[in-house]
Amino acid sequence: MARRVRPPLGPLDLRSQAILRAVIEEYVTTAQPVGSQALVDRYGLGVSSATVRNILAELEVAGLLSHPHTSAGRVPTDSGYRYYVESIAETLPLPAVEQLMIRHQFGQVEFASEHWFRLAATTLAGLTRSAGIATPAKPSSAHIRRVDLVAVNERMASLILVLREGAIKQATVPLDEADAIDQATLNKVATLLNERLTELTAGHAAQVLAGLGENDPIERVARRVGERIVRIVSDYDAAAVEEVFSDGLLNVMAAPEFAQSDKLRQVFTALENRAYLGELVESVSGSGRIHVFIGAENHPLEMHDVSLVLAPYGRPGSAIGVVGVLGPTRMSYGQAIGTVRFVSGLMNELVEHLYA
Amino acid sequence: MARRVRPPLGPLDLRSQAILRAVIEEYVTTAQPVGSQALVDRYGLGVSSATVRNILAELEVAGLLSHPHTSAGRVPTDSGYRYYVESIAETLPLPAVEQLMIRHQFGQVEFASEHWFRLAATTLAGLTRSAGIATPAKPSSAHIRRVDLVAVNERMASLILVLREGAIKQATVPLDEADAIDQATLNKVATLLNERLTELTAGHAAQVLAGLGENDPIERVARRVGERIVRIVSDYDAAAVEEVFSDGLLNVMAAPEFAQSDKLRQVFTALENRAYLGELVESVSGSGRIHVFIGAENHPLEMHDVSLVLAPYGRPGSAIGVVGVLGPTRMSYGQAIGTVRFVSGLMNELVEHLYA
DNA sequence: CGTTAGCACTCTCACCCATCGAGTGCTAAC
DNA sequence: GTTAGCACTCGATGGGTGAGAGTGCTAACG
Repeated sequence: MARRVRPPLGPLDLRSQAILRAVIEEYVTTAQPVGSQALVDRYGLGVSSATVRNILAELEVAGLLSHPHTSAGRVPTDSGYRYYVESIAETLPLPAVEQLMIRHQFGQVEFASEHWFRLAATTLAGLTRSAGIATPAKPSSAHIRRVDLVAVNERMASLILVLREGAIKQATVPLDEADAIDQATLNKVATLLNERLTELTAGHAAQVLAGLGENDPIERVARRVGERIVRIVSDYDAAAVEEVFSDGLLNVMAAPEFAQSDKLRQVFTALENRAYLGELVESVSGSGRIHVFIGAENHPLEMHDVSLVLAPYGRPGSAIGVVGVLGPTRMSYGQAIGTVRFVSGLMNELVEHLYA
Repeated sequence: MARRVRPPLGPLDLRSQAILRAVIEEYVTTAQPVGSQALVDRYGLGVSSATVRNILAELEVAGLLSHPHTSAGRVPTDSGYRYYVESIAETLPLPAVEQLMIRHQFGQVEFASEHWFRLAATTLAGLTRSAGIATPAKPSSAHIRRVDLVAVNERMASLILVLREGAIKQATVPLDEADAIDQATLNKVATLLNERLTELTAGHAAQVLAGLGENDPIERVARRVGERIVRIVSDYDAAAVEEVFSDGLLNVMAAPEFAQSDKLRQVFTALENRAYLGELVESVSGSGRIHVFIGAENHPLEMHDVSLVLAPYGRPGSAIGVVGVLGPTRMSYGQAIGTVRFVSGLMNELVEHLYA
């Protein structure tokens, strides 16, 4: 079990590459260790099984393949998959028919980022038959777009806060008994807040609020509500990941390597760890590329048997989210990468369209 | 495998009850078939194992226990659990310390029903070490409380719709090019809609909209937006269950009867079936009582190995939701019922408080 | 008549062992 | 450098066996 990713020791010659590729693709479909005979039978390699055996042995000392036991076939190591992903695999673009179908699905659903990222996860899950993962596009610092207040009763108002980035937040704000609250008052407060706070970040909003008086009842209530708004927005800014939506974990459960459920349970629990997810999203959002994390390359021990294919989407600097796929290390990377690429591209378009 | 619940054939005498109880409680903790010797050892029954055997045999012909094979101990049948739940089990009220802790947790979270039902599911999962399930409190017919419009760009407005029952809906409404849309116009439209539609149901709102003219640009846009609002509200009314939130399915996964993951996967898939969930929620919301569905009493085949303990909460006639627990049939019904009772009671209080 | 001791019987589970076969690694020939 | 041949390894499979748990029956007991 090589924990550390070792750089491929010199480029492999073409034949070795072809054989590594064959082993991986065979193993991905059968989930069984691959023997030399099976390779010459099913892939036209033009050499005998003995030759293949020699090469398999070389690939093994290079750390790209391993051996469950002496008399079993070969299985790719994490490094083997890594080499495959970087130098061999062809990313399979999604068939045009499916592209169309998916665009159609996104068209059907509400025109709102809220729904999109969920749909993205579901779509990815369906297409790759693995688990789909998606986070909403979250800005590094959000801007207030709109404030609305609804009277719940005399001492409580329901606050609805819309952010420029599309998120909607709700909160109930308790108010002083002294202020007789009715909907008319709240309307005035909301108007005031909308005039003063629109397009501001939490920091700027706090400054503006400081300028409000304490005597005028409208301003007093506005101040109270405004403070709550600032708190909500800064909490939102502070959270590295607002929410992670995943779908199709059942698909992964069906894989033979997770037949005895315990491993998968650990994966589930690791996925509930906010800190880890935040770190992950962080590392992906930086560049615009697709990131692949294979087996032990994932830091948490529980994730050592699964791989992630993740891509950022959104507008750099204003709102970034992540979509991707989680599957067993034995996954079809070419297909996964192609699918994730398409979906993240689509999400880019949609977000762009929403902002333009 | 008795599919049909057979009514206990005449009341069991006290000793038989005690033994049935012992079998069930032992089986619930050990997950192993229970033998006559184990019963006399661990429960002070005051009789010999031979006598216990006789009674076990009687309970078996009554259909309350069964036999995996000749030389194994007894295991409760669904009917056995049913009898236990109805005539023997004592519902364990939640310890006062935990009650306090939970109330505290609900106090911490945002004062909004949106968060509560999720927290309820999480809490139930934690307390019972099974899966917690909760749906938001949903009205049979919703009332419009507040409409808000935000300009996205010149041809698109973002609509935020608050319902009296607490739900918030968002949608993006495309508008005619003819109407020059800016935030000022939208504010007027929103004011108009708020004046006319507040506290109306979908049906009434549609009538009011019909009265709007086509000439005034404000009214024209209002009509357009209003139609969308009506559609959203009636869709919301039509959906039997808006959303089902579940947490802690991992807990159930840990149970030995689900060691080989396949059964549980089926449960997962059954839970994704909206129609079934709707039916379930429907059947529970009627009465104010706690409902227990044991094993094969659940209609879908996939649910034959699990039990549900569900309770409605909310205000009858205005907004009803469901909270509960899903676990293996071999679950601690007394504890589950007590916990669900407490949480549903708490939810009742909270909703009441919100409306009062 | 209900209760109990005793006992034969049944069935699963764990273990052992032999067999089988897939697949390797090595060697020697091409 | 490639290949045929072959001994070897090791997991998987399946039958056989003994131990143990638990039952169900019978006969004796109070």
